This record gives sequence, C-alpha cells and structure tokens, in this order.
Amino acid sequence: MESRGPPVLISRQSVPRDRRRPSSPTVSRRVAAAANTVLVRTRFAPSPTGYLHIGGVRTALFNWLFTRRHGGQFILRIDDTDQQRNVEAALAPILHGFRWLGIDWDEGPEVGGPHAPYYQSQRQAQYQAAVERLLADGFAYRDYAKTEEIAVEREAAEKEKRPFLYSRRFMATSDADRRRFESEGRTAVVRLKMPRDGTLAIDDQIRSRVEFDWAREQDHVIQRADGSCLYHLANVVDDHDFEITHVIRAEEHLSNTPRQIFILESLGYERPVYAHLPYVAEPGSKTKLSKRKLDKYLKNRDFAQICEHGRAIADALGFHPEAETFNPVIVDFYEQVGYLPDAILNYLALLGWSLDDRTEFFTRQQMIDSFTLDRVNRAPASFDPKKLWAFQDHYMQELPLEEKVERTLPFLERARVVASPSGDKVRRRLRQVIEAAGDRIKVAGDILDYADFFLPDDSVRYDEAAFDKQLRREAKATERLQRFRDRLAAAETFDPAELERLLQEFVTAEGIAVGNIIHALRVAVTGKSVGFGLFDALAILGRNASVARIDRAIGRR
RNA sequence: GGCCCCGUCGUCUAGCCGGCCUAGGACACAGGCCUUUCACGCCUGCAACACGGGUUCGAAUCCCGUCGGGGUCACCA
Repeated sequence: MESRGPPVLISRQSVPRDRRRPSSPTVSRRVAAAANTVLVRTRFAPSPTGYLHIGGVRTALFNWLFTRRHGGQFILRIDDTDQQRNVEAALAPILHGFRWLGIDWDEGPEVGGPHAPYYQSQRQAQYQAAVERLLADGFAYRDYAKTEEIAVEREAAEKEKRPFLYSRRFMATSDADRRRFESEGRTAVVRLKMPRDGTLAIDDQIRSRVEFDWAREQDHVIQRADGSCLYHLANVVDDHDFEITHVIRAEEHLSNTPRQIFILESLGYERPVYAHLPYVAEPGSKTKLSKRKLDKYLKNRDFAQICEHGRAIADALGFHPEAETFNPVIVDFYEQVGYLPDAILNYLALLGWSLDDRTEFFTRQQMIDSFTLDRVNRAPASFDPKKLWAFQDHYMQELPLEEKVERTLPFLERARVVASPSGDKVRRRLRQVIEAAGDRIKVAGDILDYADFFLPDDSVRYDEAAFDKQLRREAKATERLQRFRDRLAAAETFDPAELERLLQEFVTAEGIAVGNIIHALRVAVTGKSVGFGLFDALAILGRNASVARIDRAIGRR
C-alpha cells in the first residue's frame, strides 16, 4: 500500500508567479493575530567548525534583521550532530564573532532559554520520539537493505535513464519481517516513506511558489542503524520544539525542503514560513563562496590586495596566522586587522538586499527598520572585498577622534610599539598622529604605519629605496638638509605654521623649490616617502626629535 | 544526467502588474583638478538589459524557446 502524506501535502493549485511577492496569507494571518504577542522566531544553526564564514554571517544577519524588525526572538542552535569532540572550542570563535559584530541572540549557547538544550547532540531523546511516531503512523519504515543493494538499484535506474525509486524490497512491515531480516544478519535504518505521486508547492517568501514532484523524492534515511539521527529529522524537530516561525536560510536548502515538509507535516506540525536566500558567490563569479578555495581567490586582484594589507598588519603585530583562517572570507580577519563591525554589517546587508536605488549607508536601527524579505534579491551576489573596504573607509571617516584612539591604541600595544598599559603621554601623541593622519587610517591596524612616531629616534626604520633616491643620490641634498637642520634647531616655536614659514624662507634663500628639499626631509624624519603633512610630522615630533632624526639620517649616509 | 533556482555595467544594485529608461545610483577602473608625497575631496569618462522569436502603437519590463551560470540529488550538515 502506498503511504501518502496528509492531504495538505498535495497541492495542484496553480498560482501565477508574482515578482512582488506580497506576504503570503499565512504570514499576514499570523502577524494580524499576533498583535501584541511575539510571533517571529528565527534561528541560525552554525556548525562548530572553528571559524565564522562571511556567508554564514550574511544569513544570520538577515535572520537577525528580520527578527528585530518584528520584535521577535533570534535563536542560535548548534548543529553538532556530526562532530562530538571539542565542540566548545570550535564554537567559541563563532560566538565571539557574532558578539563582535553585535549580532545578539535571545536563546542559545551561553544565554540559555526556555527550550534548552540548544545543542543537537543533546537532543537525541526528542529525535528518537519523533522517529517512533513516524514509524507508528506509517510515515517511515525500517529498511534492512545493505548500502550495496541500494546502489545496485540506483545504478540500474541510471542505466535505463529513469528516475531512481527504491523498490522497498527490504522494508519491514511486520515483526515477522524484522525477525527474518535480522536472522540474515541485517541491520535496519529508518527511512521516510515518501509519497510517490502528487506535487508539493512551497510559497517561498523570496522565490514565490516553487513546486516539486513527490515522485522525485527519495526515501531518505532519518536514523542510522546505531540509533543516531540525521540532520533533516533533527532540523525539523528542533524548529518545531523551538517554535520557529520563519526559516530564513541559504538557497542550497531549497531542494531539501520537500523532505522536511514531509517530516513535519507527518508529525502534525505547522509549516514555518520559508525564505531561501541566494548564496554569496566568489569574487567576480557566480560560484558559491567557499573557504576551501583560497588559492583561487588570491588570483583576484582586489581580494589579494585586501588580503595582503591584512597580512602586513598581522606581520607588524608579530603574529603569523594560518592562511586558512586568516583571510577576507573569515570574519576573524576583520577583527584582527581592525575593521569596524558597522562597516561589515552595512556591506553585508547590501549583499542581496537593497532598500531603493540610492540608499547605501544604514545605521543598525535603520537597517532593522527597513529590512523586508520582499526586497531580497534572488540571484547570487558575489563577494567584493573592495566594496567592503569602501564601506570601511566611510565608517572610519565618520568615527570621532576619541573612538579612533580607543580602537587604534590596542594595536600599538600588541605590536609592542608602546608599553602596555600605555600612559597619557602615548595617548596624547596618538591623538596628534590620528588627527594629522586623518583618513589615511582606513582600519585601526593602519596606525602601525605611523609606529615611528612612537619609537625612539635612533630606531626609525627607513624605506631604503626612498632613502637612496632622496638622500644618497642627491649630492646636494645632505648639505641642504644640514643647513635647514640648523635653522630648525634655532626655531623659536615649533608649530606647523611656523615651520612652513621657516621652510619657505629657507628655499627662497637657497634659490630652490620646496620640492627640492621636502622629500629628503620627509625621508630623514619619518623614514618614508609617503605620509601626512610634513610640518605636522615635525611639530608632533618636536624640535629635539626632529633634529636628532635629521642628524641620524645624514650620519648614516 | 534528473529536479529546482537564477540571468541589468567588471562588481553590488534600481527599474520588472509595458511608455517618465537616449536604463539611474554606488564600488572598481581611466583621465583631470587640488597638492610637499600619500590619502581625502571635487570634476569628467568608460561600461549592462544573455540570445532568438512572439504579443503590442510601444518590452529591460508580458509569453514561448534557446543558451549560460548555479544549487541539489549521502547512513554530511
């Protein structure tokens, strides 16, 4: 006898596709009925892998924005049915990443909640109960087939170019069957007894109506012979237990949805609202972004540039992270290098979503207030680290001076450029440097470009190419420097305006252009050929340091 | 291969229940201005409706087909 799902499973209704996707009747009814009660509950289910992937953050962010907009609850559930060892250690960086970004969760690890536990590994009893109900109600069966026997059937079907459907030859329908199979030394897994006719329609909030033929669905295994349960079963049971109302997840789960709906409706659960997000694609491509293909991304100029910039800061910090986990695909990269969470969130929100044709900057609250599922795009969006950088640039420029001080100081300390904890003197100088540097500091770690302002005069590190060009190859350069040095040493005051006046006076007297001395002077004092205003630099260093540095540069020639 | 999803500048996108689109914005890129270098800023430029058929006075927008890209088909999650 064919077992069929409950009648609600089957729908032949045809509804014209509507690109605007007004919210489905289900949703509006819930929202209306809810009025004051909380009716939106969403979840993100990270696997404890040891790092937070940028694509995962995007998915979590959309869940979070949607939930916050509706005053609901956002839940973190841990998908650890697979790996049992070191879950806590592998989870820590993920939770840390969310905290750093300011994506908070209402229930889940570390915060608990009324539906604990939030770890799938601790919920076997619930899954077991669900399996037993499915079995008792005829929506699942014990299957004694060996893996090879299934494979043979599948290959035969493929050879004949017909869709594969398991014959259910080893399905046990009675205790007698079980005894017989077991006497042959077979063990049983539990399979879903999927419908074999009719269609299933899913009204996805992003993709409108999507239909599937039940006959294409396999009798998926939901429980292994050893009693452990598989993901789809666990997922459905947990979503129900946690009272999840909206399942907002990546597109790759769309094809898995029919079996999940079969399970949940067989169990008598109400369907959540589904919204399948387009995935985040590789830079300049439409292929799904993956942490495993770093080599490939490094061939992308922009990606490589952002990566290299981050590595340089890591170097200056004195730590040498593994390429696998230190790159723009992993969130930790941004924290280590000194990006702003707001910039990342803003960039990510616009990756697959937009409010209109011009708004690009959103505060968190604005994002929450304006986020709707119907403005989520359907095509995959490729990850563009350069654009993320542009957002970072913008947010950094908006940051008040004192906050820049707070964010950059730890970098100087970690790089041991200044003592830790540092004193007021360091903070004062840091303030001066940041003001002078202005928007040249794109990420907090960029402060290390100005480390020489905090180091002793005799340890300035020179850009040798620049030193060569400005000081060694220009014969007259050092003589001029020497003469200007003497004027500096005798200067009355040492502020930028006065210094500039002094230099103007000097070049007039020498009969040269400003350009004929200023570059050499910059290299002598800062070690580099690039940087912020030279008069600011001299003023920050003060007379003694400036003179000492010029002397040293002349001397080492 | 079956099933499902998707297809507007290099990238993110607006527009998509037809005319306001000689397709708008942003990033990137190129050139210029500013300038002691770099960065910022400002100005200018480059650049797209995948293709082919329909329907229509009129299509990026509706219909059909083709092509292309992707996802998924596990006793992984």
